[in-house]
Amino acid sequence: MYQELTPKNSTSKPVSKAVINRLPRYYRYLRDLLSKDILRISSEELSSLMNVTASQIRQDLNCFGGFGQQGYGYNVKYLYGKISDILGANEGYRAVIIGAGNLGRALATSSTFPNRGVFVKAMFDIHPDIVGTEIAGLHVYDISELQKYVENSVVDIAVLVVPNSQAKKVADLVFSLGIKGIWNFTGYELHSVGNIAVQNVHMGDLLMTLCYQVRSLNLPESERKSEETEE
Amino acid sequence: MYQELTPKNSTSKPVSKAVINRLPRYYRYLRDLLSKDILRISSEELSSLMNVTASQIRQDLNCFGGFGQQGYGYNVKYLYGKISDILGANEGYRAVIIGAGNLGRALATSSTFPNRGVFVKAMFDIHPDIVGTEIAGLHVYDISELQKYVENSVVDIAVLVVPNSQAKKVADLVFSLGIKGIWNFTGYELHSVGNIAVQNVHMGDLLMTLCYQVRSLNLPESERKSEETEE
DNA sequence: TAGATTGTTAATCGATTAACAATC
DNA sequence: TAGATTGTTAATCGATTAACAATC
Repeated sequence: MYQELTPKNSTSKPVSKAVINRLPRYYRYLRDLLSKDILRISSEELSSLMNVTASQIRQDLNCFGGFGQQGYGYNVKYLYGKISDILGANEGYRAVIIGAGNLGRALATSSTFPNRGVFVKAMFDIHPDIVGTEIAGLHVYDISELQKYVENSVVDIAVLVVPNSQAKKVADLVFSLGIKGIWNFTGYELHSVGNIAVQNVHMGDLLMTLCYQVRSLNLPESERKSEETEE
Repeated sequence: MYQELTPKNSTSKPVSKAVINRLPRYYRYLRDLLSKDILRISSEELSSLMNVTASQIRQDLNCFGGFGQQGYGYNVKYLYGKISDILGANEGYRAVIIGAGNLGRALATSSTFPNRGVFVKAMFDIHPDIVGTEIAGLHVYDISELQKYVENSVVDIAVLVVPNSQAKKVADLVFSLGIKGIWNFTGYELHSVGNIAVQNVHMGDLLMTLCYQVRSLNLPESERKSEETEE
């Protein structure tokens, strides 16, 4: 009914960061289509849904192989599966959340992780009154138990939601334990050295780009320097 | 000691999104330098701190005017002030947080807003047991009071942290009240139409790009398609 | 077969880097 | 003045869009 995955050969060019950043958005839209029992979609239809060009969609997908069929379009379920595979949503990655403050709790409670196929297994903190409790069904361990925990369980991702003052110390610990993925919400910017994946999230940076846009709206037309505010 | 701001004339090209997204990072680094009492910095020095090219720094800054001085470099305090101005950090923008769930509370409590010069003035929710309480010193109003609140107080930014099921309804309300900036954390993607600034944050999208990177690390060298994982 | 739509190449556009003249 | 470093132009690189032949 539709062609088999024809993986690009391994000597092909690396995929750009720009493309990879767009993949989760395809993932979301495809899941939405799936939930509406839409079985097929053309790049043209998807492009109007997502506000991007059909050409970009086809280019993006073809970085990873031919997922569509001429004259038909894309099978939504098949494409969703392929993108899930590319993003590792079917790998069952396991995460721990380090820091049981407000943001740590919010993340632990949210559907962010299950929605993307990541399992949160435990939380860690230093406060004696929090350690030993449960948050969203997760046991909160003392940070001193992290090493033992990592030795006994697979931990693919550490989520850093500790105060800035603790960030460097905790990051060094996480590095030393060989955890390969770090989702860093602290203000202390981490650099990915060696065989490690780091994703720094500065919420304030995002807020400020919004402020810039708001300011641009308020400026008289003649003083505007920004492009369209569309995200 | 250093030259006055020479604003580019208003017919100059619009500033690209790429540049604007980098401005908050300059803001952070400059503030950090300031806190360390570093008075001047060259693009070369800053570039090695930030892991970008000196050329890019100079190009970025020159989109907004000549902030440096030949032979000297940049006055940190002056440059910080200029970037603050560009980003609207000195505008004293006022925000309300809509949704007093875990993420709403986390944002209300965090230093994200004060760190970037934004004032959170109030929270809104629908749950009777939360409405009327205080969170992080902020009164929680019933969402039905939003209109009256907006009519009596300046609200530049609405932070949307409500369940997905409520997102569209609340977004429509916020639009109708004329609030110009929306920081949207719901899964319901908003499009900026007309004179409105929207910033959609999909935490899960960020998580998935991290998963992609982790997966790339685990893949045998021959199957890798990604570029460097550096954020 | 005819129509539709992909996969892919080529053209365009934009962003980054390099280089250097201007100048503090 | 000599040295340093910006501001800015030109060159390079990469990403997006357009176009169309391949093909389902």
